[in-house]
Amino acid sequence: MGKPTVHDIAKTAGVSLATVDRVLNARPGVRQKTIDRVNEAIDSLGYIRDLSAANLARQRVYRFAFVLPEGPDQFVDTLRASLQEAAANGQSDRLGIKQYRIPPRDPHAIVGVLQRIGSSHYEGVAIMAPETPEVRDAILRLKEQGVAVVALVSDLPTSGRDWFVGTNNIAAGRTAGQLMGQFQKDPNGKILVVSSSMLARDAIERRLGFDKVIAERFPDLNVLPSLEGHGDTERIAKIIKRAFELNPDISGVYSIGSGNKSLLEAIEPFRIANSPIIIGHELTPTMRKALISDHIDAVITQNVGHLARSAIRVLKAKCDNAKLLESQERIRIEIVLRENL
Amino acid sequence: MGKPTVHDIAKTAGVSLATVDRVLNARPGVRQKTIDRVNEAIDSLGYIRDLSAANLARQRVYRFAFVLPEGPDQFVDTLRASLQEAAANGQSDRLGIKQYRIPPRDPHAIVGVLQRIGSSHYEGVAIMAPETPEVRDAILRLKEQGVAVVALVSDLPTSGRDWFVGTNNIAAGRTAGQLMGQFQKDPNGKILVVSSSMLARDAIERRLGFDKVIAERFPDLNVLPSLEGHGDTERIAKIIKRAFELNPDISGVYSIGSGNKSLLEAIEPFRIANSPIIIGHELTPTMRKALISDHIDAVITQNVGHLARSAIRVLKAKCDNAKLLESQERIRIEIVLRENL
DNA sequence: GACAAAATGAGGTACGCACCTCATTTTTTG
DNA sequence: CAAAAAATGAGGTGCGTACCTCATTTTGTC
Repeated sequence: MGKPTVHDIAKTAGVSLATVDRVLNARPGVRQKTIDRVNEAIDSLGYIRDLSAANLARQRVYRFAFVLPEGPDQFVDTLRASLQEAAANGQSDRLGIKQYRIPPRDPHAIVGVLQRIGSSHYEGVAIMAPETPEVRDAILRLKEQGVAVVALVSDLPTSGRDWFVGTNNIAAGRTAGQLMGQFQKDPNGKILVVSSSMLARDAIERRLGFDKVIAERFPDLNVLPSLEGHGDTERIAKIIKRAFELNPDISGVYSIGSGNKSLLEAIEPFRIANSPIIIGHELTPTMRKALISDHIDAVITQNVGHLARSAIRVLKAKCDNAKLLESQERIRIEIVLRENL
Repeated sequence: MGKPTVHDIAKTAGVSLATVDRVLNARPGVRQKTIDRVNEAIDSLGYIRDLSAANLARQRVYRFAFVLPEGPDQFVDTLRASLQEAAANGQSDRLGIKQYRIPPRDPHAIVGVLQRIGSSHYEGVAIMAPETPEVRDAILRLKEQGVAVVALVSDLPTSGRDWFVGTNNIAAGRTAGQLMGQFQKDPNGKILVVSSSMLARDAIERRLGFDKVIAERFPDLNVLPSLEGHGDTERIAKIIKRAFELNPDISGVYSIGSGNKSLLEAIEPFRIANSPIIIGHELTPTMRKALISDHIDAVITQNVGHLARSAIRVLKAKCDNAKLLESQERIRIEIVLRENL
């Protein structure tokens, strides 16, 4: 015999199809005793609801909202593109995905968007935003409405989100530190750290991990106090220039956040003399080019395609309240060199 | 209006449902002219067959056979486990997966298994086996029967397989070489290469890539002729001992294939004096432990979970002859350090 | 024990598609 | 032009589930 169906449940539980249906879909008007009987039949038979048939019957569409920061950012752009791709490929998967843009530094505006989403009957929301009390509360309200919520890229641990899709930034920073340490020829080298992340939390955590590994395993390296670029090309150029002039013996540069293009350009004049080891984050088109042309030694990154698909899978699983294959959803901290691009 | 259905096609093409069905399922008895009319309607409407409904209607089960080498091998074991997991999670995905074991060095036996599979009405087969003329021919015969075939881990390019799920081993070797080079403190270090892969092709390609990168980018390093362990613990211990005695200044060890456990044990006595950089392949439990305990510096690997799921997705796509999202199916060459485990 | 309220059963329709049969129309062929 | 062959239409059934209605039975209450 094939897979058990609702009919089999009805038969072995000694009830009618209607009652089985009431139990399966948590409809009211069934005595607890009957509910138990049906449930017993269900797991004695090993019944598994045929999701595709169920979704067909109810003409289901998974309505998900993706909330990502606006503004020029290659990482977010590629993430958006991956989402687009996944969504397009998924018109066959009953997916209805809409992207929203938020100004990353304006909690009030973010809350506004989340409220609009809350009143638009979405089943799931994925959010990439810095953690502020306002945002946290807005997410709590979404959750109260029964919306599945995942944090994307940057975690929102206190918001009660159902899941976090992204990497552990401390570990990412540690990985960068380990590579930086092992790539150094001079055990007493000076390392320049340049920060300018949009999501403050990420930068802080990476820095933390980086410093910790250096202290633990490469105690002779000299990590300079970090410079803040704030995404301003000219400013970056200036501070880099000053840093190299003050420390002609810089042997490593760690770029914690975005703004890599400006940074790489600013370093260029000093590369030949110092040939410092350069390590950064996120495999954007800029970084890809820099790897190929040997302008950078390693990029620590997360697979944006995986991020997008994982977020969708997780939201779906939460909606169906199905178990998810956690090993598939763990986003790896990838190390990319010129050779394994 | 919602998504177009077969009814819409029938209406706009001015034919009956039966004819639409005949065209959609390539049944005989339709004039070319009518076929064209229906197809025009299909793409003018942007119709996409609802696969889950179709599969429901035909009670479809995707029957796939996975052919993997037998014998003690942690990599294959974890791959088998991942498959198991994917298959279990996929009883809801209409998957019927069966695993076969083959003696890796016996082409005749492999062909036997493939023939049995050929007469068992599988829709798809994934094969991890060394490329020999016999195997190639057996695969060609499978293809002739209309079975979808993917090569797993080790490519079978001349066999006419539909797809290769795995990494480029030359690039993997290059990655190992690049890391080895950059991790070296002494630009004139001596590098020991130990080989013992079950699938000869992989080892050769990795070696090729490794040597090429060293020659191109670290020309002062001295790569010693490779040692062959053949998976024999005692033999490995002996040759490692001799190598270190002959070359007390070995500063790097590259393990190309399997048999890592024996190798690591054999190196142990020389680690403290030489502290060579050690790099190997495949993140097996042994390698994981070795990373954590600092007995090895880096592992080049491929995500076995991804391998298993990708193979399944690709086979499915081939059966449905659907387009596949290539970016999702490209298996990355992963670099694993202690910090990004 | 009568009555209201709650629980259950019986059966239908729909989702989008596959697959089948048989009648009818159109085309081909000699 | 008639007969044979090919093409098409009409209509039904089933896949496994959701959701609905209305009748019937069971339960609890005073």
